[in-house]
Amino acid sequence: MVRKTKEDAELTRQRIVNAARAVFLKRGVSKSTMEHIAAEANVTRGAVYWHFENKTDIFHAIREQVFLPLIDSIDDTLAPAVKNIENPLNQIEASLCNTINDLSSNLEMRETYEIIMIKCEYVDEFASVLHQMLHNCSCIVEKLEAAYERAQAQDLLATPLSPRALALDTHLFFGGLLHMWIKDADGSRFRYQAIDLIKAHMNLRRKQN
Amino acid sequence: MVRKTKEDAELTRQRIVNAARAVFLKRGVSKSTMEHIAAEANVTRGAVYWHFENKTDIFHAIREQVFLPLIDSIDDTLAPAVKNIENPLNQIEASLCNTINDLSSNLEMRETYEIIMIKCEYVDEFASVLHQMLHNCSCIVEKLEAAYERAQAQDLLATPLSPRALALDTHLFFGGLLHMWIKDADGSRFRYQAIDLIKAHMNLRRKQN
DNA sequence: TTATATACAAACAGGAATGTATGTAAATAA
DNA sequence: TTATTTACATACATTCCTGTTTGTATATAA
Repeated sequence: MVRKTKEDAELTRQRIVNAARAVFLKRGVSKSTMEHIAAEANVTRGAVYWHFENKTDIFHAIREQVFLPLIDSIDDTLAPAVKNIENPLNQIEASLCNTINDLSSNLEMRETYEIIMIKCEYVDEFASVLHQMLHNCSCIVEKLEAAYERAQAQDLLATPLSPRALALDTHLFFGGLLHMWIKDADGSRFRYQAIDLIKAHMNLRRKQN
Repeated sequence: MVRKTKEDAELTRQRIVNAARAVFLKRGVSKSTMEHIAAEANVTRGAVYWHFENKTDIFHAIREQVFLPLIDSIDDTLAPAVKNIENPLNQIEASLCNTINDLSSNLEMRETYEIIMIKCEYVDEFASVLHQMLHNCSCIVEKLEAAYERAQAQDLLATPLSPRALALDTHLFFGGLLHMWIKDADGSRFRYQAIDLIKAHMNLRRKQN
């Protein structure tokens, strides 16, 4: 049994990626071996080395499958509304809630996040991943800041704080929330109140009238 | 050269702990070997195995050296003031700022945090560390909630949000801040504005009068 | 139709890393 | 003073993982 069609090969590749996700999640990235991954995917290491250069390569494949769509999604929901001038605070709230809902409904995404946050050591070649993530953070903060600026212009804010300060506060809050959400795997502490926490966070800066 | 006095032995133990911190920081916990640590400490693996059962054991030693004092420090600053009824919001702000200042001035602490947050995979025996950390979080949230309750009783709050919601928001904010502070090692994004971010966060809930 | 490249499996070679077992000189107890 | 620990260093045995190489049946291109 060898030489599958291109479609078969692509399927094998996906099996390997999925297997790697499961293995990384269970054993952590460092302690996962090519053999573990191959076994989980029901292939030999030969197949794995055919599709990927090494473990890091697989890690990036897993990461990109989830992260690139996510960034897009955030960009979309936070983008300045063109036609209808939607409440920017609602936009921010919706964007944060969307991410949480995505995590809730998408197992792959949840597992990938867990790997990235608590099953991976950011040294050597993985250090660049950290930098990339920090860069993404900067972009998101900018989007948030722009949204808060629009909110300020529309006199929706209950605080004299600068849009930048608000954006950073929201970003740090959400970063913390994501970490807790992931770490709290059994859901006893944070998982089921995440949406409420986001709403409370946003209400804190909504002007009442 | 063998059989040192008890003081010498304790000194060796400390050298090993310090060496391990440096090695963990550089290579990540998983890829650090007993040989790496021994070499960094200028001893042989024999010495390391004499003082510690295994790598996990060393990890716990590093962790406890920094974490136990920290928990105490937070407990102290957040405790309800006995004699002088200090402004609880100031207490919270001071507690958060203290932690950041500790991190700034204490290299060991900073490195230990970095190891715990981004140089360690929480699987197998390390999973329990996560649970312990979550438990500590719960305790801190309770302390924060109590402080916000006092603030509410003194009519210091600018928001109708519950003390619990405020406590969680602050906790998640600070968790996010710590992560960013550590990840942003070159200090370009968060490190040098952390104190300002904390003040902004607290100002958001201070009643103006 | 033939040649070649593809998609793997299987075998090979090598270095590490772990834990343990053993050795030993000096500190300490008796 | 002698016996016994102590605080290591050294040597050993074993397991594991990696990357590469080789083999091969079959798509696919020409």
